[in-house]
Amino acid sequence: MKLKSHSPLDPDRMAERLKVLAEPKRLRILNLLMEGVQCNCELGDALDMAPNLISHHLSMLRQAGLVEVTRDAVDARWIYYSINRATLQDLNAVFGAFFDPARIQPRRPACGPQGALVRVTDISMTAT
Amino acid sequence: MKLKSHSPLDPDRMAERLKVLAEPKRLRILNLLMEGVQCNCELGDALDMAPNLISHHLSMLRQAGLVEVTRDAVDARWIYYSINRATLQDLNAVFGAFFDPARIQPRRPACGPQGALVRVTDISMTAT
DNA sequence: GATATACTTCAACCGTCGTTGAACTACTTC
DNA sequence: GAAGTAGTTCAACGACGGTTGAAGTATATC
Repeated sequence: MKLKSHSPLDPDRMAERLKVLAEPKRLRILNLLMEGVQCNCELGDALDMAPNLISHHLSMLRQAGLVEVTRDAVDARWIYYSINRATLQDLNAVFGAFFDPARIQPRRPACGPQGALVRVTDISMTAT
Repeated sequence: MKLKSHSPLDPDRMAERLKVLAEPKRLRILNLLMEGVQCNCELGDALDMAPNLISHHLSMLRQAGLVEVTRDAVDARWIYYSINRATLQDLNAVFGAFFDPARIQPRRPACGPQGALVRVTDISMTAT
């Protein structure tokens, strides 16, 4: 039994992680945070998005552990966001392991005539 | 202007790529294909999914360039699927570049009092 | 040609999720 | 304490996409 169900390489967990990232505006926010931008208002200006929408996406990134929250000690109304480097490293490692080309095994069919193969360019059956 | 809109690291393109992967059953299919399984029927048996559903997910993976199609030369009813190693390598490289922890820049706020920071554990304002 | 097989395409259903505007909370300043 | 600011939460809308069953296509066998 290849410990699979609770491994970080489990497809369900992997998909869960990827769903958070598979969103253009969240990626833009991550991009800006990596560049050092940090408050909600500046993110909103840079991305032309409403503050509540920024807030929503940030909360998802926070739930995923990708983003951390910090308050300003001088004026606590300001909240700063930053990338969680450890989570990012972990994500990178897990992704690299899952989609590692070295994992690709040679063809091992268990059904069909298993004869020679013919490359198909168009699946929609061009042959008339 | 940092060539951004058409770079492989463009958030929109990145999200597009990730959307295809952010799906548990597609990841399971990819997993099996990497292990060498190749025909629709065996995928269906292994994943307990209807053939048309397998077909649908495979077509998305194919559109993303991740999966290639091959017909059996002996009995052309059988269609075999395999991972496109080049696309997988490219994906891995692009992902690694986008989510590279080394990209994280130091804090560079353009608004707020920019005072000292206080770590916040719970955003829901625990202070009463 | 008729039947069977392997797979795809189509149409429809339905839950999920990004988006929006309004209300709410936390904090500071006057 | 009243007003203002930074940000969050709530409720509702609407579109995208995974799922399903039925119909369709390509190929092989009888």
